[in-house]
Amino acid sequence: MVRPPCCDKLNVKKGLWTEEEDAKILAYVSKHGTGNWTAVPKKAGLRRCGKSCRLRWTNYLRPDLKRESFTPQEEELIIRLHAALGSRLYVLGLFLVGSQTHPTFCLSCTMKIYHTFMWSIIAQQLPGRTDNDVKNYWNTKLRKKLSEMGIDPVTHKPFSQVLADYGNIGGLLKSRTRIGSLNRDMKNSFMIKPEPHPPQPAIATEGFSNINNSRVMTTMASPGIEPIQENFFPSSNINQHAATCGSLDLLSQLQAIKLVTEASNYAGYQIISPQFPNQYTLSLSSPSSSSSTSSTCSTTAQEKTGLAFSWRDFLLEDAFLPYDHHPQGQDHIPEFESKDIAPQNHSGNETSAEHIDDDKNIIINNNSRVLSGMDSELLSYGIQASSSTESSFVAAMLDQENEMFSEFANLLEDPCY
DNA sequence: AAGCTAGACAACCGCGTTCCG
DNA sequence: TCGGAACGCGGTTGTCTAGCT
Repeated sequence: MVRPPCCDKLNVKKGLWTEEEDAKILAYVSKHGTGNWTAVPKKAGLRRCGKSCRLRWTNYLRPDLKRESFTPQEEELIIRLHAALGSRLYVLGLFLVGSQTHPTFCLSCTMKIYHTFMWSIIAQQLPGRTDNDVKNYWNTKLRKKLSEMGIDPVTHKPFSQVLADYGNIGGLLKSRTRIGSLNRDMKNSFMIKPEPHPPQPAIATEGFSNINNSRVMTTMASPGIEPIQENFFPSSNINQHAATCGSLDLLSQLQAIKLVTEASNYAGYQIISPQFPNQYTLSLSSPSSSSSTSSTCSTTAQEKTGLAFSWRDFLLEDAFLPYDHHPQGQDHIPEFESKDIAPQNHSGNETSAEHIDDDKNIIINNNSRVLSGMDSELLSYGIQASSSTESSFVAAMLDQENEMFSEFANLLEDPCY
């Protein structure tokens, strides 16, 4: 890798920052503002790489950062969003991949797109927290905590269920996939807590006799643990990928990103179990949803745990339920208009800094990776913040998933590789 | 008291994307 | 259109500290 010019100097200092260095950064930023970080070391009189200066400012010196510990509410939000981004969005990705109407995305494209945004999306929902904060907190605390609860932090399913999944997968998986990573968490769990896992909701093991390819694939490729994932989804530039894949233009990428971000908001509205529709409904405290922040977390759960939520909340049962476990009459497939997904322009010429989707009045800034107006977008894709629609959305995705895996062999032989 | 270990978190690294001349 | 520079991200490593033996 070629180092940036500001980092070329041999005498660039590394390691922990001193108060004196911090003061120089603060003085510089207060005078000149942020930006052009490569020039900062020279102008501020620092022997640091500009990249390090930016990182120091972003992760530590910014005045709006919180220094105190994560609150239980923040913890809850992180887990919920991680669950949403890590599992539900995967299902959404499968919807895109599996869509017969919009064969725009290969599996790797979809995975890469949303995996790229996970920590930053979560951090955006936590004022005063950086993605680095959230990531560290997840890796050091929450991940272990979930494991100790007998919950796989990758799939947010009970380990018993994950193990059963793999047992049923049998010889289907010829790739190394994610099993090694999952085992790491399971091993931690079992070593720390050899006694039986706490009782799981009945739903946790329901429907297991009905393992199908979709479940196999879902488990295999859930995001969250990366090194193994790389085996399955080789790191590659999306554009390069698209060049060989021949199916992912810029607009489609943006639309996929948009969908992913919308879905994170969607998850904020509704992360519920159809099994306990009242017990597990929770509205998150995102600014856009503040008008409807009535938490309907189970009072039963609160009585038991003394917290405003239950760990059982973080099991993502419904996303993996067999299709026929969803309530009847909720099998409506979201109406993804072809114009929303299908490539509009295969020339790849859309290089403007902002893409304005006139149909949706949404501005996608392709530099900052910030997407706005998501909440209002939910309805436009048929993703509605109502429990009934939520279930139908998942059901629809699963339906598409099943369709896709009827062509499972084709997916495994992804032409992108 | 010394050595070891695990946890917390700061910082670095490599890579992908975008900007801009 | 191209290539270098800049930026931003997630993953990983390094450092410090508290607790334990």
